[in-house]
Amino acid sequence: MLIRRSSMYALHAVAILAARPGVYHSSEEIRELSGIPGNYLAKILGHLRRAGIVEGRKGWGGGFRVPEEALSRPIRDILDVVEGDAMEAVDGCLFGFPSCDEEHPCPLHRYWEEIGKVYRRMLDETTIGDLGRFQPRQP
Amino acid sequence: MLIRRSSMYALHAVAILAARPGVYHSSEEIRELSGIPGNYLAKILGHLRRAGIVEGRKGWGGGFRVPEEALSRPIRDILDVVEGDAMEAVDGCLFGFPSCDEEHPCPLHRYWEEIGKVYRRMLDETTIGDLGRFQPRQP
DNA sequence: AGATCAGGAGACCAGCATATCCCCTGAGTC
DNA sequence: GACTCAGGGGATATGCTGGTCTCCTGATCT
Repeated sequence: MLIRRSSMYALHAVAILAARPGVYHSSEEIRELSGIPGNYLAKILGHLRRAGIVEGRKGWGGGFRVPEEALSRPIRDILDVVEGDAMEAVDGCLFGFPSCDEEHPCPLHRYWEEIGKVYRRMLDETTIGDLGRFQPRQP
Repeated sequence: MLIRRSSMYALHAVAILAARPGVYHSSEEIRELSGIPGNYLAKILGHLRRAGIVEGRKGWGGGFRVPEEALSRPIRDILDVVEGDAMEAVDGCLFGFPSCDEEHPCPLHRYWEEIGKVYRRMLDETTIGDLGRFQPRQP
């Protein structure tokens, strides 16, 4: 898989929050909608909070929310939180050849380069707001 | 990473063998050319051998080789050995939404689909012979 | 036949990602 | 102020992947 399972979780959780920006959702609520294991989800949300992507509030009526201002951020920001650097998943030669470049491409270079481009576009063109607009609302 | 490190190793090792089809190379020789940890390499070559991609021979003058007939096989065969099913790395929704399809695409669906297509083409269009034609012969 | 070379096969180990548990803290309600 | 709700944070399992080690088997050379 190109991204970690944790990243899938992070994207999914933020998608749920972004469907109602500014509204607090308990992690329990997110767990029910997403099926992500509860305690692990809490940990991921904690990372997202420290990165400023979501906000947390304790106590009655609390939970997590994504503030309006965050809606325009690209989802690359989400992946960077979990993966460290999202793009490193896709750079470098598939063989590990240090000498592989445009002038001396390995047999997979063109394909891999193309995959990297689409991947980068996916991360940069898609915003958190876009995630919120899609709601499977799984029954 | 889209593929495992083991798959990188497998591709690299086969590339070295395919540069001189039919000729036996000791795993020690491959280790020197590739930098893959020796014992682990031996294990991977064993898997490739059981899958019929390379041939092994014991004793003096022995080693591994890729037979002429194997040169036309797609590299998908190599990845399938290590990954189980190479394409499963790239199918399914990035969110894990079971409901995500052409009619109800998630926000990343188009990108991910495109990546899958290029990936599939890479595996099917590239042959073991192609790998052999590229030799970095790192100094 | 005996030495040596090189693969074959299995147990074993380490690090990381995933997942779980428990206790603490702060914000509300009554 | 007492109670409860929900996040915060750290310690602790678990499983997989990558990597190491050891011993065995078969082929060739002398």
